[in-house]
Amino acid sequence: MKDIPVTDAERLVMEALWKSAPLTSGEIVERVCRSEDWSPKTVRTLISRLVDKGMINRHSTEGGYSYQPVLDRAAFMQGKSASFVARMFGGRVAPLVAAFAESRSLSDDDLRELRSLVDALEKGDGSVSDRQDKESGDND
Amino acid sequence: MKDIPVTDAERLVMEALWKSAPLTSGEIVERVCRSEDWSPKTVRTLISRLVDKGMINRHSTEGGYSYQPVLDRAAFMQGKSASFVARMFGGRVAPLVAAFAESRSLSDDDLRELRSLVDALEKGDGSVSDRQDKESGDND
DNA sequence: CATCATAGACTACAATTGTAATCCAGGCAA
DNA sequence: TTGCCTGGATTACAATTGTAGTCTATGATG
Repeated sequence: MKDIPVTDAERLVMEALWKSAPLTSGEIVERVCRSEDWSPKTVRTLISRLVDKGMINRHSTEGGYSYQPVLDRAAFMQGKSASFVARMFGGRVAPLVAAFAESRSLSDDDLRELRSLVDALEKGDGSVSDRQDKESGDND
Repeated sequence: MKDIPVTDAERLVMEALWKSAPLTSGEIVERVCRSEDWSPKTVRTLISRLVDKGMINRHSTEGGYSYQPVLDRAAFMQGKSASFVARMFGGRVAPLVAAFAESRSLSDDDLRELRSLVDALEKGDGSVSDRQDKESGDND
């Protein structure tokens, strides 16, 4: 279980690629800069750091490189969450949910969603879906 | 939501103080170095950074300073969790739990615990008690 | 053709973090 | 007394991160 070495800023590049991939660097810049007030240079730096870290792949196409994420968003979130929960709560989610509840950050909607999640899990008790790819890492 | 500016290494000092406070720096060093292979110097550095950050208080006593945490452990965990969930999941816990479930990191025990948590929460009980997390020794 | 904007490679640079070491004052063992 | 150990203050230093900038080759444009 190695950690996912993607920082917060880099994650925004990943988000762009999760919405649509592959993209050229220009397209990534365009998309990311819609929401972040960054220089295109900054986005390019993030892209190349992600390539270095092996978190996105690059392939040559006519007129430049195209990039696409190595992990899908679900796997990424799983990895990040697992490592956070491991560090902070010894690997168990329930205490985190409890903490949320105590701080009244749990809306009725959340609660309903949690309930149906738990219901589903108790039934199927295996996987609610079909992923596997596990990895971890984070900060915070 | 204010960020809690405590790093992973610093958190281990907090853990010592959550177990018993106030403590002198010597006592903190002694406790922290039981589990971490750090130089006493390192622990002292962490202590003083925590003081600078306002995360622990220092008061003079005969024979030196004593330290104690500003936030209790529950508040700390809430803050850290809230900011993590905000960044990664737009503030909603359910997706995190779902991610956990999908990665099969959710044991039967966890599920049972979640179930009773949800039950309790649905009873309208604003505060659920469920304390027993763990202190992670090493960083992943 | 001359120029100019762009992509990609490399470089920059401060703040934060992990992990100490140095320097100094005071108390304690020899 | 003298010299060591401890605690606190200050300093160190590399890696990571956020946020760019420079240099260069190249294709688009006037």
